[in-house]
Amino acid sequence: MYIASVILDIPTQALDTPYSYAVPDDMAAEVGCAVLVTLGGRKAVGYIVDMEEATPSPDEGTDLWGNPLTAAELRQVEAVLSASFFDEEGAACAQYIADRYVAPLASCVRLFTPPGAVPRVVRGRDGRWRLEEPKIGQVDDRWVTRGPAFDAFVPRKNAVKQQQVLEAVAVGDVRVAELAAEFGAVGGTLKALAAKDAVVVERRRRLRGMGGPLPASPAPEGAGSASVVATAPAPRLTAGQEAALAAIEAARAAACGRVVLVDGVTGSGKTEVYLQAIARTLAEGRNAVVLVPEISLTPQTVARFRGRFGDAVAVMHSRMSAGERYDQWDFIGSGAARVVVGARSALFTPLANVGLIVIDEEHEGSYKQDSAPRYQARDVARWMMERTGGAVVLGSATPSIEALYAAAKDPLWTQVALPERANGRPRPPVEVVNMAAEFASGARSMFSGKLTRALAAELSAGHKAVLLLNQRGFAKFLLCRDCGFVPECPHCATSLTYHEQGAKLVCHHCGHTVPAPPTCPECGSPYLKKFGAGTQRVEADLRALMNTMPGVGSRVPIIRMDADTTKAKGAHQALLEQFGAADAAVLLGTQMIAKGLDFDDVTLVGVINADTQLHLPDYRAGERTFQLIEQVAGRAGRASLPGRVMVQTYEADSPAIRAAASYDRAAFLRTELPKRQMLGFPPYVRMANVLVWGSDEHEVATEAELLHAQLTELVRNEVGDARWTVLPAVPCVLGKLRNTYRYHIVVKAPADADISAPLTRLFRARKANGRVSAAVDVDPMDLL
DNA sequence: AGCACGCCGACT
DNA sequence: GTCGGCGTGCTC
Repeated sequence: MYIASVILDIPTQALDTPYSYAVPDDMAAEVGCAVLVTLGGRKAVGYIVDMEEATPSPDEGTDLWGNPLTAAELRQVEAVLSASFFDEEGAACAQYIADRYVAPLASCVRLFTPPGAVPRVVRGRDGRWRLEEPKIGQVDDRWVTRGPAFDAFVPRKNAVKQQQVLEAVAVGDVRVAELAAEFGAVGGTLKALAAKDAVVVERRRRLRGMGGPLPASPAPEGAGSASVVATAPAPRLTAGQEAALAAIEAARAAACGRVVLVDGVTGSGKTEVYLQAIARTLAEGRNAVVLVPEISLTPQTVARFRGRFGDAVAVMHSRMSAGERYDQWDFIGSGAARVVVGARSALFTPLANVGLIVIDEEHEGSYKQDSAPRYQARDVARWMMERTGGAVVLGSATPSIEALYAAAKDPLWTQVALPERANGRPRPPVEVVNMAAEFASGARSMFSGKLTRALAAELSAGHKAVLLLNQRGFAKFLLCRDCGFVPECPHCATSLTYHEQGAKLVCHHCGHTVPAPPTCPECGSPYLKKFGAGTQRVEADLRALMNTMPGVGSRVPIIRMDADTTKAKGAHQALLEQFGAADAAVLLGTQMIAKGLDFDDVTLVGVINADTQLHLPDYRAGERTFQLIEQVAGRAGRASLPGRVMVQTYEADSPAIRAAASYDRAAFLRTELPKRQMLGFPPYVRMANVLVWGSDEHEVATEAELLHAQLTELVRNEVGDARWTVLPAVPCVLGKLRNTYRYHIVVKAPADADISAPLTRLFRARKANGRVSAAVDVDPMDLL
């Protein structure tokens, strides 16, 4: 008899310790299986995280009086609902994430299950508990292949359909559905052909998400198989790339979770380094995971890895359908996949024996999950590689300050630089255009004289330009010049953005839309001015400006790329293709154009207003601005043509902008690091952001005050370290979002402190408040 | 999260 | 005297 430790799939702090159930001897249960159990008077789904043989003196749980329960007294697992999704190591990882990020253990275990594949317990209309079958499952196709008598078989002269089918099968295996689409009903034909052994009809599992059918042969079993076919030869490496690869090899050889930070300028060939490091990992029989930010997970990215590792590459990200993810999950679980490329969730697939985790664009915010469990993929990857004796590679052209700091201080970290672009070209010069001076000299356009002249010169020469603007819509907001009224979102306490298209006011947080009022709703004044420029407005002005340029005119397209024009599926791709195909063109867009796009003939990159990030009330504002300029500058002059970069700003003296313009990261760090140290921000302290939210502002404020008092007492009495601080409970900068009021309390601890354990204790003991929710964000990306 | 057990007000 | 309000507390 075995005893299973089960985590119930009920994400509450109060229920997230394992419960013990007896496993009947004839039941095939193992760690990682979803099971059906009874809890109190109801049924629940849970996941087995541990299995132990029942012993005479078990410590698997205690009864009402504190006595250990024996196997005979335990309730039994009622049914096994799935195959195993994870092993003991996965269970340990879930526990680590729950502890470190003060998250419900059930939500951490769920990371390891493909969404939609696990049955749920629901109560039926008769009030009884019922198991709801998963909506997602495998899909089979019927395939037609040559039979043993294929070559010998000659159809009768008038058997047209048989002839057609045989011709199709002669080319290669085909799906019955395809034949039916082409030739109409083929059921009878196939039956006749199969009866004569001319063809064989068989069911084959469809693997969604592979971008093409898999080979018919069953996937080879186990790691180290010969399934990795190098379909594209590896190019020769530069000296810098060789050095980076050597550092990764050393980290892999140490097999203790070492981290290599590859600090490579845009176009320095980081991906080739990853590819070769992965190839060596695979050659040793170990497997690899590659994480990329959600937005750069394009078909091209995947093609790059498939081109090198063929069908051994699995893909996993949130934009895939549940069915595709389910199939990729099984494909990985079968052992046939050797490399998983995906967004942060790709850490939790059943890929065995991982020896290398590559995290590209390491500084990206999307590696931190913004709902529970709020984990940071970089840190989870490091924990995993420490446990399994692998290595982590972090790549970025603009490493995060945390990574740079760790690389400098932590002996387990190595930093390697790839300062040279692979094409040998210098990075484009960055020119800072002081918009305050432009304004003082009477210019009112959002395009400075310098940027206008540069645009005219490059476009008339048949080159391309990229312009970055951080504000979508037409104008940032409306303001009444008589009474100062600014229309705000009724649900979010932020100003509404004016959209020229349809003359609407739109909330960029919740999507709330109202027609723009013709006059001030407060005082009736007709003088409602549109303040600040969004992408729509800039597009209109730019169009007018370009139409007057000699040699440019209206035939040069402007491609606008923002959240509004990329809403439709595939729109992102279509716009980029349009830009790539044009001779001269301008790509005008928000943030999303700053990374990843590679066009050889872009010779001018302009940042319309570099200040928008700088004034965000967040401690990372300077770092973000510096990174944005460095990233966007990398888009210019990648091929034979030299590039140039123009940054328009009202704060030409800001250290972040000056340092970025001279590519001088050291200078930026010299001003930024002392500031962080003095004000008590990472990497000098660790932070936890305790969020409190609910629909009633007064209740939220009261609960936040209560939590603040409890946190203060916790720090004083239980931690007893004067270096810890609990900041007062205050409304968040985004104080109201989607009709929810938000308060927060920031807790700061020394950089080496375990900030989670005391918070976990408090949150486990805290009794749930039905109307006000609270959650902890450990190592938050921002404090908004 | 759900459901029991439990201790005080209005009903047959 | 019973039915039932939903306030704490437990669930392997």
